[in-house]
Amino acid sequence: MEIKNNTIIIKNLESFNIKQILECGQIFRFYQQGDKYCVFSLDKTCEVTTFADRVEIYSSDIDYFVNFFDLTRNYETIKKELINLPYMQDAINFGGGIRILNQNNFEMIISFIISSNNRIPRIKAIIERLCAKLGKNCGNYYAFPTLKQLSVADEAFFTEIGAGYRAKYLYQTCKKLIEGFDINVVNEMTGEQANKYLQNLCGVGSKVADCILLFGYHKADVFPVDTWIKKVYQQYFINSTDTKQMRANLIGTYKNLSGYAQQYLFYFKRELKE
DNA sequence: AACCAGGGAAGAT
DNA sequence: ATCTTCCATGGT
Repeated sequence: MEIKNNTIIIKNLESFNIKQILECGQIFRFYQQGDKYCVFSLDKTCEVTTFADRVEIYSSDIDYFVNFFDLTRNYETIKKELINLPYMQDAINFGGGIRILNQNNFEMIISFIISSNNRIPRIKAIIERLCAKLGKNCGNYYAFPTLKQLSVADEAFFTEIGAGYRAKYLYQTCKKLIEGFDINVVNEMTGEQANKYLQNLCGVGSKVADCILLFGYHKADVFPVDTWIKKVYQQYFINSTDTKQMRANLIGTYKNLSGYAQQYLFYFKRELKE
C-alpha cells in the first residue's frame, strides 16, 4: 500500500476485491458508478477504482479509509490459517478478496436493526431515506445521522421512512442510547459477553448482535447465522434447524477467525446459490 | 408453542 | 399471471 496526495494505492489484489468486500453483506451505503464504487461511512466518502495492476481509493479522508478498509491487517495470514479448516478451500478461492470493514459501531447498530427479516435493496432504501431526512448535507450525499440528530425522531418518523414494524425497535433503541446506554464498553468484552450485552437493545437478537460485533467492532469470535449460513450448515455440516447449536458449532470450528470464515462462506453460498 | 407484525423479492403453482 | 413463502425479533 502506498499513499499519494488523496489516493491510497493497493497493489496486492489477492486480498482486496472491492466487489467482494461490498457485496458480502457487511455494508449498505455504496453504489457502483461505471467502473468505480462510491462508498459512504458516517459523514465520509471515497471512490474505489480497480485497474489491472492496482486499486485506487480516492478520498479527502485518507487516514479514515486506511482504517475503514482494514488495510494494516494481513489477510494472507488469516487465509493461510483458515484454508485447512472445513469448507474454506472453495470459499476462499471464490472470495479471497474479501476484507472486513471497520465501520462505526453506532451506524452498525441502527443499520442492522433495520436489516432484520429484511432484504438488502429495501434495507439500502430505508437507510438512504434516513440519511436524507436527518443526516448532514455533504454536497452530493447525506451523512449517516448522529445520535443527536436521531433524537428528534419518533416512532412515526421511522414508519414514514419505510422501516415497517422495526420502527418501534429503532425508536426504543435510540431512546436507550440517548439515556446513556454505553456502546463503547463492548470493546472490552469477549464476543459472547458482548452478544448478550447488545441484546439489551430493542430489535437486537443474537444474529443482529453478531453482525454489529463483526462489522462495527471487528470482533472475530462471533458467527452471524443467517439464512445463507443455515443452508451452508445443513448442506455441509449437520441437517439441523437449531440456530444456537449451529452458531456454537461454527465458532467451535473456526475459533477466533469465525467472523472471517462467516464472510467467506456467506459470499460463496449467496453468489453461487448451489 | 404458535402466531403475527411492513414490504418486496423470489419461488411455486 | 397470481399465489405463497421467506426473512430475525419481539410481543401476545
